[in-house]
Amino acid sequence: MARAKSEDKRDALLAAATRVIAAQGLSAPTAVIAREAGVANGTLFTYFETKADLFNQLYLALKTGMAAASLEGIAAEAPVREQYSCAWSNWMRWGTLNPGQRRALALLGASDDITPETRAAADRAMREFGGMLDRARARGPLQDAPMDFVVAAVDSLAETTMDFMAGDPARADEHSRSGFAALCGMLGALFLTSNFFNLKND
Amino acid sequence: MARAKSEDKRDALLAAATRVIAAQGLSAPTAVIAREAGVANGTLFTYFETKADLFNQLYLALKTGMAAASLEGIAAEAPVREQYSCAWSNWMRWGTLNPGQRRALALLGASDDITPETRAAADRAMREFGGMLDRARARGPLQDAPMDFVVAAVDSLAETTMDFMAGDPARADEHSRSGFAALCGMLGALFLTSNFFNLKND
Amino acid sequence: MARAKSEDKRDALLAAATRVIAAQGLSAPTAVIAREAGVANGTLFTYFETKADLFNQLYLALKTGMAAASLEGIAAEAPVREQYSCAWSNWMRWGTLNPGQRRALALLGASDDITPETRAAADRAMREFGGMLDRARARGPLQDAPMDFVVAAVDSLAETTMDFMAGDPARADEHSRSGFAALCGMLGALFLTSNFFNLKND
Amino acid sequence: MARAKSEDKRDALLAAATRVIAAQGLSAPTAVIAREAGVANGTLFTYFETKADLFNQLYLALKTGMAAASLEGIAAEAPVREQYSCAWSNWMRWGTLNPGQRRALALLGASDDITPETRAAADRAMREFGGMLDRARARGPLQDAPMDFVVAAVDSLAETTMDFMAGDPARADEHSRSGFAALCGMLGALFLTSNFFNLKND
DNA sequence: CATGAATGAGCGTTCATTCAT
DNA sequence: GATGAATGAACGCTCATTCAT
Repeated sequence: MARAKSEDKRDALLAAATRVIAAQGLSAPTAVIAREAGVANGTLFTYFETKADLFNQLYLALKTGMAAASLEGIAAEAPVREQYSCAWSNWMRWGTLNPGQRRALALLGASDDITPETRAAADRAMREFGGMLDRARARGPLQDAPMDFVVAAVDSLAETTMDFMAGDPARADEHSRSGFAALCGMLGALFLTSNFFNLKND
Repeated sequence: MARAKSEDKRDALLAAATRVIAAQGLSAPTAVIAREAGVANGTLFTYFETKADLFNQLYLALKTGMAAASLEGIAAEAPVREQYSCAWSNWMRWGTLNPGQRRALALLGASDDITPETRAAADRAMREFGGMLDRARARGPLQDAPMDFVVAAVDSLAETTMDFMAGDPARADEHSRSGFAALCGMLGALFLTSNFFNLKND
Repeated sequence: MARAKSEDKRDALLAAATRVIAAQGLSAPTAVIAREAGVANGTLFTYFETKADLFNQLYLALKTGMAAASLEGIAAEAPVREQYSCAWSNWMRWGTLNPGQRRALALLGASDDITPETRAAADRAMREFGGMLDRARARGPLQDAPMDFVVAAVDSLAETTMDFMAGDPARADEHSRSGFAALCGMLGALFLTSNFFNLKND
Repeated sequence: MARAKSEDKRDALLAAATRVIAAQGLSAPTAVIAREAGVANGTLFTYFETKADLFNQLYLALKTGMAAASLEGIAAEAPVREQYSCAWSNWMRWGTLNPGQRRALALLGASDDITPETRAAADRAMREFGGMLDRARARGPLQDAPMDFVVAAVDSLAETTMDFMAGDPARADEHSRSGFAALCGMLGALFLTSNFFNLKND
């Protein structure tokens, strides 16, 4: 299992699973996922011990990918305000461009099959946000909350925002701005809000 | 008429479904739900046409119950600040006392079986919050966002908060306060925060 | 059972069963038959002990009705040739006017649920044809065959003919004549054939 | 390829289905058929998509087999009279030796599950009789009837005859001769009758 | 390792029949 | 007698997983 012959096939299976789960839900047969990946029925099980194993690895991969996409191109030396608006718009763009990944991630996140260990690992991927958030919330409402809580709250707000963007594409930008405003309010970084809008208005 | 369809049995089935779904997930067999409700296998289907129908009715009932619990005992003539803290603590108490309902609701919410109509009806139950929220956000970050968005954002924040309360019961109160603080920041009703804490500290 | 309260209801159930079986086959639920008859679910079982019992009684009723319809208006003192053509056209008319009864009868006849006793009773209803046939076959190919055999052969020929008439209504008359011709040939009553055709051609 | 789909297994399933249907009727569980064929429950569905599909393929196979058995060993250059008596006795022998196939075929033929396409294909197998019949009926009662009609009439007469042979084995030969006599009369090939009897009487 | 046929436990739903009202 | 809710056995079909090739 650990190192199966072809990394390509593993990736193809994960990608296929994402597509199929987005389309059919978690009850999608493994046989369909395998066919979509262009491999045989049984081959799936040389790359993933069980369907639940596939789900766990996929969940981790998707969440990691989401986090990476959000942090992409953020310069550590840039002003905080810029880091924030950049990360948020990265995140929202990821959600817009990858609706299937979003849907699969949401379904997987609600599944019994995802183990606490996997969830913890996924949270670790999100924790990179932590440092960034830490600076901003310093004097805000969440100044005393555990970092995990802050990350989770931000994550859920982002999800909600992306849901509205996906459901109402014509006003996607507007929803994105609302979400960002809520984020800033939540973190107490109200100054960021105005900057963000100023940026947009220039 | 012979035996009339019994409201009791319907309720027993919904309650049983909640328990079983919380314990086993959405793939819980209908036979188990029926047994847990103390009725025969087939009886479930005289009250609910299909498993999906049961799910939809349960989702609506749970969400409605959650909303009702949160709004219980809120005096319309009380000061806004009091209304808010009361609603939030109602909500958190509901989540603490009904972890099974929370879990079932979360699973159902992610299910394909819940129709858009059911979701819309459930949202309507939540919209009563709308009026309350409307006043508070007047000059805050979400002043321009659609009410649905505000409700959804608040809902997801509450969920996140309850997750932390459930996962770390020793610090449940602390998490509840963090969540409320985030809420107030999000709505821009920062003054509420201090009041809330003052209330608690008195 | 034997003498249930209302003969009307029994008839309604038999008629409903005929319609429903013709439309849905023998696997039609008893509940549907009852609804179609305008009575409740359980009422059916005060008139018929089991579904199989209903089937048996219906089979007998339909076959008896078919035989009666075929013999209707046949004058014992009329010439044999006339008796024959009259019976055959009665029979074919019955099939044309009662496609549902025909279909139900065919389905029932192939069913395991019809007991040998019922089949025997139904054959008895057909045996009235016997006397009529006896005279005609006197010197024909079937002169030595048992009367039951003759009746069964004629019956199956009639069924086949009605199948073709039903499947190809535009040529129904033509098929009816072909069937009658085959009948006459089978019985050796060839003279009847010509008479029959002459009758038509006049 | 892994194990290739085995023709043996398909045949075993068809044979098992024939036996089980003959014994229990069309409502025989697929699980019983599979067990009888010596394969697992689910294996049946790798060879036949649905139970109805199994039924259709079985119907076609049985009818084709019946037609083939009837035409076996018939020399095209033999005198027509011989062809006829040979085919008829082949047919009757098939019915005698394969009562299960006969019963299954009768049940299947009355089933809703058999599609018009399947029936048409089965009729095609019977149509080989057509050519043979065509010559004999030339100047008989059915000279103007469509060939399909003739085939159906002959088929139903054969069925009736076999029913009597099966129900009264002691007089099977006698019934067979009666049936053949009726056939000849129906086709108008009366000369064949006497020949047939002469043949037998020699 | 790849393949896909084989396996058989499992589930949603149906429906004949019963029986409380 | 009439009603229709209650019952629970039964069945077709699916699908994760195994394993012969």
